[in-house]
Amino acid sequence: MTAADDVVDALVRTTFEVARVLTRIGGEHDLSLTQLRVLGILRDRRARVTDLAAYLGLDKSTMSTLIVRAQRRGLLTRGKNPDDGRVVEVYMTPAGLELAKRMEDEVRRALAPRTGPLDQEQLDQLAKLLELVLARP
Amino acid sequence: MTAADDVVDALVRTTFEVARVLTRIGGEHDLSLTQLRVLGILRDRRARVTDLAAYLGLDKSTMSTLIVRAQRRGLLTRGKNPDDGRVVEVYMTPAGLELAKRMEDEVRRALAPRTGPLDQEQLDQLAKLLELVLARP
DNA sequence: TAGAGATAGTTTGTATTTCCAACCATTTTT
DNA sequence: AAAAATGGTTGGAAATACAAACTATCTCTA
Repeated sequence: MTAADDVVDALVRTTFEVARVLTRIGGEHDLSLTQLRVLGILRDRRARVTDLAAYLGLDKSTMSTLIVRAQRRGLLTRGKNPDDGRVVEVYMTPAGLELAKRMEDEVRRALAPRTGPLDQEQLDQLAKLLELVLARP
Repeated sequence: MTAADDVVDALVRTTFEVARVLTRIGGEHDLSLTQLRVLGILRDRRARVTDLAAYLGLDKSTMSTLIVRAQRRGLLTRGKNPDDGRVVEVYMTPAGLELAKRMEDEVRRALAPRTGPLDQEQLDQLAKLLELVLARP
């Protein structure tokens, strides 16, 4: 078991822990993990259906129906791109933004007990190391 | 934005990155992320249906059908607990163990480019910090 | 520049995942 | 011994996902 293996192991376990928290909080607002992610992505930008699908690794048809449902709930809106009539842009409604913000707070609160035991230096270190891991390989 | 917020942010993004890898590798073996998790859990122990459900945050009925499907594929087996006739214990078949092992290797390989840029000391640090985060709060 | 091909999304059909409620079988409690 | 609790399974409904077929728009090329 190399150090890299240990890290992979810890990353996978962390993933499931965090996913559990996100799934629970999403569920409390009747949102799947995927919908939660879409709201997270659209918080600070608008995006095309296909780009969202590619980014999330989903089929565009899946993305399409997912958006329709979120739209019915009033969380996001679709609009045609004036420069290219084929393109549909998706962006949040005020209600969607509000919900995204509220859930973000809940996630922070839910994970606070996890980060709590770390001191300032450890937090900085961990953030830096995770950024390294996240950097496109 | 506090340091803890930065860490939560990085944790969430890491979660989605790792989940993407796990979903892809699972999918290549026709397994959902949840099924992958079940195999991961049962690798080194047997478990009851309800315990698995509780651990994964799923309804026991969900767990039940999931197990039936995995059983049909020959990945795991169910057996009655002789001490308590209600209890069903679930454990891996040799084929299930083999598949779990193969996927674990694949996950390590898939994440290697992520851990690659880190030197030995950074790997040790990251593993240690993630363990702190994972420690039951 | 007209027609072929490519691109962006939606729709339709199917399988899977998940929940909830109802149910059966087996303990455990009273 | 009857009632309550526990452990699982089954059935019904909604959500999620993919693939294939389709529509509309744009781009390229002959």
